[in-house]
Amino acid sequence: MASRAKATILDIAREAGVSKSTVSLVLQGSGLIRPETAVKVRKAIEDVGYVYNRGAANLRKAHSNVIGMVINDLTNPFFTELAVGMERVFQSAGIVPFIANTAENPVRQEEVLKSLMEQGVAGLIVSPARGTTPGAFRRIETAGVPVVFAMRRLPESRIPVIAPDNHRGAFLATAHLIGKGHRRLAFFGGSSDLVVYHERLGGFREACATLGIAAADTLVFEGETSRKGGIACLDTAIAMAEPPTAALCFNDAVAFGAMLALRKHGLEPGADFAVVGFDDVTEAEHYMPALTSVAVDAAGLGERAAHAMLKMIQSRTTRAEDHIGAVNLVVRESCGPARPRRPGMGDAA
Amino acid sequence: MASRAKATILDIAREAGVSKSTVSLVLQGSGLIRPETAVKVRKAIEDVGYVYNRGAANLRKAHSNVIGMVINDLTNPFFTELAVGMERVFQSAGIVPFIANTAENPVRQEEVLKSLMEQGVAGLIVSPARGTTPGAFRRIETAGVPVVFAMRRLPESRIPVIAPDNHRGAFLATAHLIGKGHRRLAFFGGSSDLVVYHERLGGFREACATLGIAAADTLVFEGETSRKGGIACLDTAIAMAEPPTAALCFNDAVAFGAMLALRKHGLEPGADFAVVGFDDVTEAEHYMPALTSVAVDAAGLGERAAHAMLKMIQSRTTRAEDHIGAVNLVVRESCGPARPRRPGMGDAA
DNA sequence: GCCTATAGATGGAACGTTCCAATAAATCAA
DNA sequence: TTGATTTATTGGAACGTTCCATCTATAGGC
Repeated sequence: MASRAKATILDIAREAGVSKSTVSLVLQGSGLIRPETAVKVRKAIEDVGYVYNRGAANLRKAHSNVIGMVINDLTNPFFTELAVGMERVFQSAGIVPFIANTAENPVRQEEVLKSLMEQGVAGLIVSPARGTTPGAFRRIETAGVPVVFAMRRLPESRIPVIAPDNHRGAFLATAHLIGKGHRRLAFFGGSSDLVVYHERLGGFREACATLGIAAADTLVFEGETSRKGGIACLDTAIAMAEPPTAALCFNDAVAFGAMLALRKHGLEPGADFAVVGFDDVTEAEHYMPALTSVAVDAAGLGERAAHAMLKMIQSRTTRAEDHIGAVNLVVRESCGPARPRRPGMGDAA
Repeated sequence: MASRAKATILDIAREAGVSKSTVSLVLQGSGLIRPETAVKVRKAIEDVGYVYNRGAANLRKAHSNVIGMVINDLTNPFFTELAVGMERVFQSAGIVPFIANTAENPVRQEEVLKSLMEQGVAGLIVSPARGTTPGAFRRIETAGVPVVFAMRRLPESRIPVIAPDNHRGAFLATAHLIGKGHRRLAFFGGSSDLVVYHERLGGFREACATLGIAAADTLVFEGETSRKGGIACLDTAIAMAEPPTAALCFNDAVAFGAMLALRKHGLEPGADFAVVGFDDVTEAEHYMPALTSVAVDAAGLGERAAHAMLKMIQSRTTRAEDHIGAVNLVVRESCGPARPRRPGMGDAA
């Protein structure tokens, strides 16, 4: 049933009664061969159950058509949206990207990158794992393989970045909260080893400062970027002598966690405590109450990153311009009713 | 900055003053070379910025260490859990699996499989796209590459399958609904071109039949396996002259949709209409109301599939035993209070 | 001192492609 | 008819590895 030793281009040549060169030409769709010959060859290919050996070809050609997408957390719908966006453009370019997950683990990331490089990828789109060391991409850069960072950046790297405007998003969200009358605000979740964290926290702080919130009234709670982290942040916040009345969360998962915890404490998200998320995953819209969140268009950024990569490969350069994607605040129900509250402590029902 | 032509094993040899054979031996950690020589070689490797060319090596060796995981929908957390489970075991086996997404599109799947085969994968774990044609894997089978199906199976294929016990899961869920006093039941979502669909529907029907629900009182609504599909199913069901009072949903996404639609109609999930999901994604637990669902342990099945694949590769066979994973019903709030209702129409509050 | 083992290192062929240069056959211009 | 041009096809070298068979020392046994 299974033909033993796998067929090569020479087997096809023998079968079709032509030379290996002719078969090779047919394989790459050259117009140089007579149509009848091509038909004959294609039939032979079918008959012997041939499968093209791209490794052998790359040995000669030196440019592969595989692109690696390295994702830090496939479990987070935000990043799968990013991946899906990238895939969309690669697909229409006739390229099959390979996705590898690093599970937010720098060591794993190292392995993954090594493996991808050994496979001879033409390019790499990476959302780096938390705690990636500055030198992690040095070897890849010296190898001349184009890399673009998506969503996240590294502290002092020259690698092009496609990411949302985190600072502005956080500013917008915080301004919204303040506009609702809140005067004591928290920032929930995230950890300081991520550049994104500083960007978002920076926006939060700037909004507080420019809109007249005293530094003493802006509270920051680091924590896991997950539901669990959100729960923990809210629990410790609510236990304070003078608890905040609203929180900007590092991402939607944290926001969901915070809302869960609010209910646990007998408080109603929106009415008793305002929460806004970041990323606007699809779930945000369907949650109860629907989550107000900063939309970043992950899929769009993915497409953008893929296009940048394609262009880099084509023009055989390793440089490209950064792109900071527009964000916008999607107002739903998790910050209470539409009309602004009266100035004051603002936590009355 | 970037060293031009990429370094090969010969460059290392020259640098270290040894032969290419020696370098090769060092690379594969052979004990045949003198330690001091090995050190010298390893230094040269570092110095020239060498990256191993697996393609060239495979040309000679004929067994690669890449495994392809082909997923039908990366957007569905259920399948990413599966992927993460597989990854876990491959990682500890020192293998980096490449994930490819087919977006539930058989044509795309064809491309993806072709690409993976050309790359010379050692094995393939596939959750086939809806509408996959029976012959889609013939070529791969004749090439002798081991394949395992995860979660889904094809109608009449000899390829080993790792999947949950869909029939039993549906039976359990339906029995639960009937035990709650419901007498007119619906099955929401899914389409008949999926084997899973028939398995789950079969369990539903068997439970109805054996527990005394008339065929006229078991309603089936096909539909998309998404929130949108769930909304559509509920909308048409509720518009009937004699609507059902409970529904088993093809999966959790459909269940979320149905609950959303219930609220839209002013009905409260759980109290006014019972819904149970399938798959028990993490979101189910946190939903309002928390969703009663059939837990299938996607990650566990992924691990199982990965182990099966590893074993197949090791024993160079293309056959393995099917594995039907245990399921269990996780009862939460979406079917109303714990005590059984009075027999009767059962839709009174 | 000679023969045999052994440890360590090596040259060369092979793997399955691509692509250049060369060839053969057919067509055209004169 | 002849030479030039075009159209189809082809052999061979190269790509970067692995691995077998071979080679050279050095050590050991006598």
